[in-house]
Amino acid sequence: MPEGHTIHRAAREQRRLLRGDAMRASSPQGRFAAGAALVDGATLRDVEAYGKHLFYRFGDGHLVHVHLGLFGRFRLHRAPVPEPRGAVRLRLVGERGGLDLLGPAACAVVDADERAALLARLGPDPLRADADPGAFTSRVRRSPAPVGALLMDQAVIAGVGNVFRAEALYACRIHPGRTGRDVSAEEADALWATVAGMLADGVRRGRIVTTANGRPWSRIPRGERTYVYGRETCLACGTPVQRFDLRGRMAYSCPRCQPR
DNA sequence: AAGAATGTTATGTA
DNA sequence: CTACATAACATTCT
Repeated sequence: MPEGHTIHRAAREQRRLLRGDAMRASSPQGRFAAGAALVDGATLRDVEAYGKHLFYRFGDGHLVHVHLGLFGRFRLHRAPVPEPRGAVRLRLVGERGGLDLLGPAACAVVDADERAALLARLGPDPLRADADPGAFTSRVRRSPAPVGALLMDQAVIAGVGNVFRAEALYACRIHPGRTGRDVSAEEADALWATVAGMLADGVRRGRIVTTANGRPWSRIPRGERTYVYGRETCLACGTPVQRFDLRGRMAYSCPRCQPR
């Protein structure tokens, strides 16, 4: 579930919930790291998203860092909010409803310095107005690493995961194994714009569909929502999709649409 | 019911 | 020092 768009969408929904509804925190499992007691019952003031990271600011001054990792998800409830089911690490409840955070890789109270250190490690996030595309382009073009690895490197660009890596490179006709150095400035710019568009689309839809062309995603059969990601053959041309391990994650590409 | 899956980080090795 | 591989950790679904 978690790529950058998921995080921004969650932040947006949660901000919307916040409006006119005081959300109070609790940690049903009592596994809420060191600051549990301090945050329990605190009122949520704001939710910030950066790349795949979320920061919750509470009225009592506490800041909670959340990272969904591979398995983390949010469950939204309308009031009355049911008993917690599963490993609920953080629960936020208001008058109209609430939400549970399950299985996150990180859910901990942090201070301003820790937040700053976390953000300092991240590259520009295309979903943020303050993002600098030039930083991405120059970093890519200086690197001898495969562009497929660079796209997943959160220090190079924040928010891209395995699906967007595969689909953005496909859309730009760039083979994931090409080195950053080998990517032209035009290609790098196009890659940024493509990722930005795909992430924004993901926020709007709440899912990743790179083949929709404006059609409702629900009318697109499962397995036809990406061109190469998770597929045996390229959706566009039918050529068998190449799969290979890139820095421990499976990369996908069409040898015909994305020649070396 | 084993295994895969939209991640990150720490650590070991070349 | 850097790059890369590996393991560990989180949970749900098929």
